[in-house]
Amino acid sequence: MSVKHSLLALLYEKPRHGYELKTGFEALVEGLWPLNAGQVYTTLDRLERDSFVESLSHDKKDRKQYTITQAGKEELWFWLNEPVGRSLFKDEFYIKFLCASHVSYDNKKSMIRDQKETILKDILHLTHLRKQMSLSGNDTMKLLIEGALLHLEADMKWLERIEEEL
Amino acid sequence: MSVKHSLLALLYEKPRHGYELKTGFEALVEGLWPLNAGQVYTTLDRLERDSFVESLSHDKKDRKQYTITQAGKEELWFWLNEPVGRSLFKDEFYIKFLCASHVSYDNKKSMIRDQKETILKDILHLTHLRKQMSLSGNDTMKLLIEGALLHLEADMKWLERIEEEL
DNA sequence: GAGTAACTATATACTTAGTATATAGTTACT
DNA sequence: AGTAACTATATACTAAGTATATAGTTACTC
Repeated sequence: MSVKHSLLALLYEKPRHGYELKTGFEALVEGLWPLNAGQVYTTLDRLERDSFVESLSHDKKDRKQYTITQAGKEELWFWLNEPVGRSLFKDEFYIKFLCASHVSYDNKKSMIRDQKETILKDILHLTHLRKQMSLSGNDTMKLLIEGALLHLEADMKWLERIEEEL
Repeated sequence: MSVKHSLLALLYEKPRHGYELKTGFEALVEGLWPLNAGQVYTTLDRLERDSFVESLSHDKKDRKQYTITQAGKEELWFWLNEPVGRSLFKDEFYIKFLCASHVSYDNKKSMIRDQKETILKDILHLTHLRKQMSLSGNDTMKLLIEGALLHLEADMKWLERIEEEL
């Protein structure tokens, strides 16, 4: 979904070949989003088809060098400026909970308990990661992690509330 | 993503034909997730291929009646019990913010402002919707909306924090 | 009652995103 | 010399979702 635009962002910095984009992407997200190499090449094909990138030259090792075009830059800027919309059902737990209510599922208590457990694990993981980012000086990632932690805390609060009301 | 399992949940209640599933789904989500009719039929094809549903009979109006199988019920239960994982980058704004930092994008202030604006609109919309659900007695949906509101409030808090740090 | 808009109903073509896998060259190490 | 890991690209495939075609029915309106 955002892989396409992330590749444009990486190419905005400098021209790169496919594999370099894969490693660059993974470095950008600190390895938290492993990217299938195949997806890079198919995405590049589409970006080239849409004239957002072009590959005019090959480097010494005969690897295609991709360059962002003016249209590609504009597409990137447009994407960056477009606020993201969050539908109620972007979070799968909500639709799951809705379905559980619909089929009068009697395991809702354990659903909530397990969900709380995974969230707690996520909180621990992210708290540890935040410390790492703090030490390595990756302030942007530290900010993102703090945002995600606020999300998880909101989730916990909500799950505790609905647990009571059950 | 969860359409497949939502259809199983609807069929768990009673057998239905394709269009009935479309309207049933939209009723379940209170029209907040408009479903492309075509997706219902292709999803049903896959569910049938995987033996999660079967269509043995047609009704008087010659519409295929789909029924959930035992395997389909088990798949539904499994899905309901599976906690959902939330990767850091499920939220597109985070990766967008990361890309903006990477390209030294100088419009981060306006990105944040616009994002706050959309969130504020979403909060207003959901607050109104919550009242509606409260009046119509849809308590489950009211709970979901309250969860989403907690999310949006966490988003606002975070955006205000990073706005200061910029 | 003719026309037409909206709704019911199903199907298919197409696109995107993502997964799995095949292939081959290079580096590093034992 | 062998082999494991890494670099590098490509292709086949699947799932999810969008767009669109088609046709019958209902409802309303002039």
